[in-house]
Amino acid sequence: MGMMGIEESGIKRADTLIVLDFETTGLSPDMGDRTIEVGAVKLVAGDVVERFQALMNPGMRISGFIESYTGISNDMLDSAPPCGEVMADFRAFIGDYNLVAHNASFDKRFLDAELSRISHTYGGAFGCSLLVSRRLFTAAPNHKLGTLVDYLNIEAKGSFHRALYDAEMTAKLWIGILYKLRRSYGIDDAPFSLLQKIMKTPKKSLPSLLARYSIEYS
DNA sequence: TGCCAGGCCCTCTTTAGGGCCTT
Repeated sequence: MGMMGIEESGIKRADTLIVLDFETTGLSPDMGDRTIEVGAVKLVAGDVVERFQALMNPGMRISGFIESYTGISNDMLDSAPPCGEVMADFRAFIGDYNLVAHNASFDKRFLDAELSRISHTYGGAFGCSLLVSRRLFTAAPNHKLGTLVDYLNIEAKGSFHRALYDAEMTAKLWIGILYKLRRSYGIDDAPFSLLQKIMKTPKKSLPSLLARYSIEYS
């Protein structure tokens, strides 16, 4: 999207989505790791219309690595509400909208684990900006969130590795993906279902998939 | 006590190994 902001990208009919990000005590909920912060934005027609951010107390001390990685300290979590309380509110926020995250398998595992602890479920499906970016931005130096934000010249003022900021950046990346589909393939306001297909399509088969959609949807 | 992930994707592949992403 060059120096263009998402407001000028012209995306108007995109699906309503929740773009989310978790900070956690580690990499694996199966190994006992918990969420310590959640951030999310609601995208309607490509615009952020609502935000959600909360720290939560995981009931354990976080490591020095996580403190320095996120900037979230044990002191900050001491006064935060417990995970279950925050996650119940977050469940209400996400409704049954479809969800997007960068490396969604990671955030999905934590969302599922935390909601399972409070006997909640959700109805949305996940889209992954990492899997799509690997297919569409093959010339990027790598596909870390920060690198892609820089690669697309997305305005970045804030701290990566905080949940709401990363969710905001992922939302801008998602809009950048929609813009790329329009600019390079003539696909206007690609539906979420197409992004899901792109996620799962082998790189080799992508040109024919996009060519077909270009004819059908534009 | 201390162990410490999982899924995708490429390739010197499929009877496997290793890098990339996420914290």
